[in-house]
Amino acid sequence: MSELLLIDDDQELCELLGSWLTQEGFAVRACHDGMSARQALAAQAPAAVVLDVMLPDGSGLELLKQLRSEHAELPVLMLSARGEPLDRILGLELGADDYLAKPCDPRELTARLRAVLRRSHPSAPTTQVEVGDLVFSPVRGVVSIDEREMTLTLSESRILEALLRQPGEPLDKQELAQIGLGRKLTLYDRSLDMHVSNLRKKVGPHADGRPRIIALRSRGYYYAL
Amino acid sequence: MSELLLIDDDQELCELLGSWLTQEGFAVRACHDGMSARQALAAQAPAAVVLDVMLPDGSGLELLKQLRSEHAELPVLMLSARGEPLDRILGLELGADDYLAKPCDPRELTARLRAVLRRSHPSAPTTQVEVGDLVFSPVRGVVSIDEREMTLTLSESRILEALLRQPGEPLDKQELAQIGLGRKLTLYDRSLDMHVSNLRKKVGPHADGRPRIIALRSRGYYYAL
DNA sequence: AGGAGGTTGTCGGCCGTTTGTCAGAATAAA
DNA sequence: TTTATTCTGACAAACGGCCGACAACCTCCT
Repeated sequence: MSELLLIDDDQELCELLGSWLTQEGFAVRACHDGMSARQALAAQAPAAVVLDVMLPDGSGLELLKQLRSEHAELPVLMLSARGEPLDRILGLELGADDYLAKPCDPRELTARLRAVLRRSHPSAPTTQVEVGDLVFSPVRGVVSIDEREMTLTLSESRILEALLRQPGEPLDKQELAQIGLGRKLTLYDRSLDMHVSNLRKKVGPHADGRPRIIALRSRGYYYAL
Repeated sequence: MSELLLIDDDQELCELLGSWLTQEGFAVRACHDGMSARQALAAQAPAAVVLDVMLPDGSGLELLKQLRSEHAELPVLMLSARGEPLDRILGLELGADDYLAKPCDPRELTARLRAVLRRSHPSAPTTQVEVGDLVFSPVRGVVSIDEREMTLTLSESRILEALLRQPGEPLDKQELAQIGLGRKLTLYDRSLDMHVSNLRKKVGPHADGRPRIIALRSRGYYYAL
């Protein structure tokens, strides 16, 4: 249930990997250049980063170096177009945790990601998100409110986690769909709304009756405190 | 049921040895470079290390030296591409517990590993895992609940042990397969489910009727307290 | 104020995937 | 060869996600 940040200028590849990785249980965000990657990282640190060596606005290695200095613990898995051995060495020396040559087998990518995450999280205490009276355990997908406990599906978990991480701040539907469903919303796609609806049903409103998840028309959803 | 760390840049060999050693009753993790090996060691110390002299990011001898200073007791068995006598001497001087030339006979490897482990673990207390009313002795593969005792097969033991080590925390099916079967799951592979099914049958449910091993759809299995 | 057009909430059903389990085959151990 | 263990289909059942449909709603325009 970890959140990944995909940084690669190839948008198609991103979407492909994104939907694969989502199916594998990750929550995925994607950036296509160093600039937006920096912003995404500043906004919210993911559990791991998949980084392409080649980026439109400068080398991925540059980004890696900077990333290392700001997020020392953050695991990074690097990708390169052809298995340039030089890049590989540079990447690993600069602190990438693993390295993969493109085109890469998605299965191998997930395997290595899991390995990298396992290594970096040796005995992470059960991470759980607490917001108000609500406690959420992403690994098990269980929300507890007072004495009540309810189990969420994978998509629901990803969506709720994303919302809980920034209570009060609305999250764009597109982005939420990317994180929760691993794809962009198409016209007439009600899946995300469906999930939100089910979430509301499962989690219920606040003690005083206010809804917990609120839609901001054409701006997305947010979790209300 | 000891856990090994395999450090060798040859991934194929690792998988091969990994599955052999798993069948021999070891739990196996593998790293392909010094960097990740260091992290893996820091994350969780194995019972022994199998270390290749040649690593992509520096000599295995370097790693050995460092390893020795940090884990004095940890048995290390070294491998070298060709039986370079110099390496052998260096390796043993730096504190490797044994030395083997590649290509090596898996049977010889297991034999020496057991020897090395026996030496280092002169009187290891019978480790057993206790969770709730259940007591499990991995070495013998016996679970006891109240007065009842049942014997598990090797695969069952490894799977149950992995689950018991983190009660309540789900373990991904892929990881569980790696631990229990020594390989990855392929499409339509029901082996793991089979083992879990058999485990449930052997061990039975909790006293109050709740199942002990629970599947979280697309998130894996966990042992319920 | 009235209405058009787009957005959101939800129901119900369809469908593909995951899981549980049986029975028999294949494989390894004795 | 016997025996124990693991793996392979095969099938059913449960589950989660998606889509069509429709109502309710909000915004903005006239």
